[in-house]
Amino acid sequence: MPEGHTLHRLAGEITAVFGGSRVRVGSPQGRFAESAAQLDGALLVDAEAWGKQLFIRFEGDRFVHVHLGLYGTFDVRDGVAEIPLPVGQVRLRLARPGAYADLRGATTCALVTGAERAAVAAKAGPDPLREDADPERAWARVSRSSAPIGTLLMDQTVLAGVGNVYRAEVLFRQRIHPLRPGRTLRRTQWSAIWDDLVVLMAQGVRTGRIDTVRPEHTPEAMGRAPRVDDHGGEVYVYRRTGQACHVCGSKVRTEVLGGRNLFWCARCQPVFRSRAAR
DNA sequence: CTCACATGTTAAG
DNA sequence: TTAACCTGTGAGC
Repeated sequence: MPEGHTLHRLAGEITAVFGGSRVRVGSPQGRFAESAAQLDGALLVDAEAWGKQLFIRFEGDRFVHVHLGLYGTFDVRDGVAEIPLPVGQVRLRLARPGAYADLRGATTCALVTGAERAAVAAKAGPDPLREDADPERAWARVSRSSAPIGTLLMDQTVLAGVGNVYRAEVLFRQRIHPLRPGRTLRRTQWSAIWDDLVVLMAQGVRTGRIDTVRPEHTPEAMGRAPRVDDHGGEVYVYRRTGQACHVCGSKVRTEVLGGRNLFWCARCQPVFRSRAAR
């Protein structure tokens, strides 16, 4: 679930449901109990995401910093007749009459100051989902690095919010091999990657899922049966190891890079592209 | 039922 | 480079 689009979507939901309200704050599981007690009954101002980091702002320069990690979930429910008893390990619960939100399994859930929030944001690279993002900052890193573009896209200090699904899919869509060193990319290729991420991730925020397949490659257009992948959307290569590429039919490849699975199509994403192919 | 694995990150070795 | 952490899901027995 949690790539950048998930966090931006959550920020919007939390702001819409709790922004401007005094909220009950609790930690049924106990690990956030002390901080929750300090915030209980405070005014929740709004919530904001930067990459995969989520900050919930309370009155008095206080923020709850949340990072979902690999397994975390934050379920926001509005329009409920009654607030139910917590189910399972709920680290943080926000509640007001008619609405509640439960955080489970997060890597980070901490009460921080505005200065601490700013420090976290300062470490992060530009986020394609933020208006204030500057893609040149990321290009400055990419264009000077010998690291593979597949590694650079996942480095949250280079660019914030991209995870394994968006990495695999944007590189497929731009026909770039994941192991190509960053500094071998042309500027136009970087611009295309960035622009594509802006579009794909904004769509992810709207729909709550990751869909990357272009209209001309949809199941209908290609005469395939419609399908939805594990993460809830339709994709080209992510977790499709050994299956036929939706575009050329060759088998999707996989390899572990930096402890994460890489997926690509060797024919659609050649390491070197001939002049004729361009 | 048990086991492997996952859209992530940090810290230890 | 590897383990550890936190949880849910799906595959296999």
